[in-house]
Amino acid sequence: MRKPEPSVKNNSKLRKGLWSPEEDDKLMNYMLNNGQGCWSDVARNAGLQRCGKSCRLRWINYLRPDLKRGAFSPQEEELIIHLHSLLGNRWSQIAARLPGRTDNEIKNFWNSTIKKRLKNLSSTNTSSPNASESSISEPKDLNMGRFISTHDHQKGFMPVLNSSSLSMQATVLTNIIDRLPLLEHGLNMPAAGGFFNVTGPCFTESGVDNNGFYLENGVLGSVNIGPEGDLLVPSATDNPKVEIASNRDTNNSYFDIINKNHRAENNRGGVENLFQDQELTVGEWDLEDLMKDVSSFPFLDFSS
DNA sequence: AACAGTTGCAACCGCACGCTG
DNA sequence: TCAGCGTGCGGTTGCAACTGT
Repeated sequence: MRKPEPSVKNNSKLRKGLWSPEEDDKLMNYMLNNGQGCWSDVARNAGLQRCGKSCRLRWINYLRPDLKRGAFSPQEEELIIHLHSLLGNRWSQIAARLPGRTDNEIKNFWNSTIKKRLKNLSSTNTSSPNASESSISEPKDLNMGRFISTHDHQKGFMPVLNSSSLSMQATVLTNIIDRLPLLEHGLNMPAAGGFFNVTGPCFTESGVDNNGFYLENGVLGSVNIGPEGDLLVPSATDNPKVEIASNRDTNNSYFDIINKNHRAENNRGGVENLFQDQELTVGEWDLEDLMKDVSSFPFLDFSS
């Protein structure tokens, strides 16, 4: 690896480049004794000639005691691939579901290893009639697990809900994401603890009136399935669970958006005009592939 | 052994967002 | 309302280590 660089930024005494063992010791000792505070204070008080940002990065990506070092296990790898198919390049969201792994680590792993593998795989698959059987897929290239998303991806995402499989797709997403541990926020487990049963091509509830539903901005909501398999999405204000679980802004509740648009869809028929005023990018969700894919996870048990 | 090409990953950069005064 | 600051995120860069010729 690179040797620590003694470089000093022009007009500044702040060091850049690799961290020396001494700097690591200083930061580690300070963090263990004082805990996390204002990062610029950390840099100053720990006697480091680094900017706070650099200290934060070093701590989060390297020094944190709970970090898992070493290669990714096949299970982690598979989980990353599937989370990426659901979340895209939201590395922090993916990292939040992988204990001891950082977003930077996962991002590097993806860009260096998985991306390459996917590329090789897709090039070999083009000549194979069973290309879709691969457990590895990338939404961008292979058309799987795509979502409606806002252009500003910080604002969130929703699964694409077409008119015929609106509730099914939302249900599948709920099942998938709810069963992945969300380490950062701890909001992933549905309060009611219930999941849908899978009975053939449709989904029914298992005696539970709602299920946790994740949004990318950390909001936990719920979905109900109506008597005809239609999706009934309460607004955040109607649903105390949303309010309890939310630790971020819910002003632009997607449940409200879905409700509104679902109603609009019923009135107009078709989904072409949905989300129009949200500047959304519309994709499709290959449900069959997704179901086939997620079934390979032992912890994604759809039968309960 | 020497060199060139490739890989893996630590760290930087720029941007966006939230908070505060 | 706005500017300043701190923080977090995703994209990118740079280089040591590795591999192939």
